[in-house]
Amino acid sequence: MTAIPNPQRRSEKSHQAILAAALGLCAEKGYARVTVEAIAARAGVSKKTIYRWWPSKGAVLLEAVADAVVTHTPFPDTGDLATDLHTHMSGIVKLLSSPPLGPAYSGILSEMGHDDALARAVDEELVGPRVEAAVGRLRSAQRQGELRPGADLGLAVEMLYGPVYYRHVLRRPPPSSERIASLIGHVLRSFS
Amino acid sequence: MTAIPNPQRRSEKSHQAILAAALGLCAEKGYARVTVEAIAARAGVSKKTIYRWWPSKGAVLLEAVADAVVTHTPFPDTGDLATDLHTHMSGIVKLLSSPPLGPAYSGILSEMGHDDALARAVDEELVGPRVEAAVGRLRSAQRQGELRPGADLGLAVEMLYGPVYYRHVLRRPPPSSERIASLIGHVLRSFS
Amino acid sequence: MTAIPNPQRRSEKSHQAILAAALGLCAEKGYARVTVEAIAARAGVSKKTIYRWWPSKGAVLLEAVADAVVTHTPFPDTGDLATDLHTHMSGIVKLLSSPPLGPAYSGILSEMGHDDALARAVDEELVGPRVEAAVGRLRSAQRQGELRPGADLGLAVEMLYGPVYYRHVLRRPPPSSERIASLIGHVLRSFS
Amino acid sequence: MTAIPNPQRRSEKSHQAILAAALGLCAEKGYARVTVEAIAARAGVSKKTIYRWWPSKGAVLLEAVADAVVTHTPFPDTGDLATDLHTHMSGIVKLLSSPPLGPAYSGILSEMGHDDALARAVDEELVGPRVEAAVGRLRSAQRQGELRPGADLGLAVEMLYGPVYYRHVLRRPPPSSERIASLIGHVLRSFS
DNA sequence: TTATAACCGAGACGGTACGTCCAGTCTTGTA
DNA sequence: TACAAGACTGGACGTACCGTCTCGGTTATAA
Repeated sequence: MTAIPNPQRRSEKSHQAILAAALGLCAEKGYARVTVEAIAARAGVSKKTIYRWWPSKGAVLLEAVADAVVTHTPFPDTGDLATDLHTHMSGIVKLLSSPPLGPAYSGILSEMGHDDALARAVDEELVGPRVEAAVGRLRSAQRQGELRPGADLGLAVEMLYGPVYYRHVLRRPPPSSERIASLIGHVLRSFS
Repeated sequence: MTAIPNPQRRSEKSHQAILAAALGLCAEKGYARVTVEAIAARAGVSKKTIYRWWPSKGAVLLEAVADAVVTHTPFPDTGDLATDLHTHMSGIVKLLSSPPLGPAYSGILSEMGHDDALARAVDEELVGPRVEAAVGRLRSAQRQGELRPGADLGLAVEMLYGPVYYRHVLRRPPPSSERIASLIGHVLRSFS
Repeated sequence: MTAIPNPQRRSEKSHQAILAAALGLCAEKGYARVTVEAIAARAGVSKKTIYRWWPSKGAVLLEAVADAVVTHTPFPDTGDLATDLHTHMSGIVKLLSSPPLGPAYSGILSEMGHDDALARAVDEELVGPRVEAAVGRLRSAQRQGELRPGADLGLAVEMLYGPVYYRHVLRRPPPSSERIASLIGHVLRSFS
Repeated sequence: MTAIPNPQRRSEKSHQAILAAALGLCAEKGYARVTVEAIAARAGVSKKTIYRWWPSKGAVLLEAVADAVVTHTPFPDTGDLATDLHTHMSGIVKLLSSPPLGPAYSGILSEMGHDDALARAVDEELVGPRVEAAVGRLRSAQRQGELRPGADLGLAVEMLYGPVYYRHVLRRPPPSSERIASLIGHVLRSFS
């Protein structure tokens, strides 16, 4: 039986120090060379304290990254769909390609491959909500006749995000603003 | 001074045993739990021999996977572009979702995130050629008027591959045959 | 910066298990074939734990042997110098020629040749005190007129121990009780 | 069946290069850090060639050292026993304490502890003859009445050599010329 | 206002794997 | 067939982290 710690008594100071240390190490040495040992040392914290609150180093970085991701990938609704999509996707691209959040997020994506719990967490806390927001934005455009009724909006979202992640996992240069615009143009055309 | 071993004197028996052991272990335990130590033990080979010929476990699996990838993702030219694309992309999807090659390839993609040499090797030996083949196929279609002149075929390829890799890295279920067909339909429509 | 571990938190169970395993292996396989790896395995201990508390396998065996050496080479003062010396030297000879302590001690002597720290430790913890005890015993005899005033007692001790170590390093049979007695006789005669 | 190589076809050039390389490495890095690998590399010789002609690195160094030892520890017979002994023993002390032969000889002595064949070889080729020469010299002195008839000359030799080896194995400073003289004085007194 | 339970730092522990080194054997091609 | 060159299996090295587990010491509710 794993005793569940009481979150109310959690030391907020340690909490923040751990997140900061994790992000800092990730920026300096790259995700793969971040270790729980090093995070603990830099944060002036016991390893036990890390393991008490997170299941893995990926989870630590996920929390460290999560808020930043949300604030960096806003999804406005200005009424102009193409512009809104461009704003959002540019945020994603920028996030994926700039330290310290970029490498951290990359590492998390990698770790999902052999950590189911992490994969689930990412899906629930990060990707899912973003996808739903995107689908929502497309649906509102659909209602206004900008997109064909009956169009598979989930597929549309994947066609938008897909090429970005594709370039990312294959370590190709991130798409330029123009390329993003062109991508959006093609997708919207094929769905309208 | 890194002494370069003489490839002519390489033991082909050990070579093959290592590749087989690596693939086998990957299928059984998953990429993350494959270790150089275990590969050496199963192949009846000394660790030194592995380190002599490959820089990392990822490189071993890359070689083990490379040929199979090529044979599993053929790119036919039957004259029917949509069908040819479907054949090719189904191959990719199947590869990514079936052992032993699937997990191995997944692991390699992950490892690219923190191993530049591996990333380069994958690009040169696996992805690059496949992308070029795809672009070539699209170009021939373009010449025959199936695709708009001046269309950015590189973007088209990314729009095809992108959603597949997207689902893969986010660990969503691989796209069904119908979804692949739908995706191809949208892309071709937007480029014609 | 070599972090110094806290001796208070040392696991006495592991400590003893390591010493026992080291002595056992030494008796079974001979000093040269004792490895840190094997000690760790037999003691059910991690290698790190050994390296945390000892700098080398020689140091482990030194500790394992040290107490035993002291108890096996007593230096009585019965009033009869020749007898006391015989008691003491017989102990040394017996120690050097009987497992498990004999081979262990031999190995340590060998290793001193290429391990300065070990050499120092042996001198301080084992040989030095024994030599001083011997010198002390001789001095008390000197005071009682058994040995010539002004005699170089250090040389006397070396003349006693020397032939024993000589036979040992050259792997000659250990001196018999009679030979020891004869040796003592000669030395005492030359110093009285 | 281990094919016995034909000594007539042996390459004298390689033979000498190996001995020279072995001694050189021993002087530079110390016995313990000499490896067959390094000897082969420096001598421009294949490891196989070394293993063909010698059973161990100790044997190589033994051969490299043997001649030198004989020439450095002459045993003259000038008629003055004490002087002759002093000449001989000073040679031994000097040999044990000066590179490159000193460390090499030390190493060989160490290795005897876990290499029976080497121990036998040292005894037969190096120590035995020297001891016999010493006994011979003492016997001639005995005949001339300098030593007591019936004295155990073997013991006498051990009492001379012993303290020297004692200091050596315990890594104490080598005895000074005066100390050697004093030692010889005591031994001769006790045997006359 | 204690006391008592928790979290906390520190870090030792059993382990697994790392990447390196060398031993000693085996193979290939040259002289 | 002796040799140089060097690839091979095997095994130990000493290190780095893993995740678990005490230890005292400090807090912060609940008696």
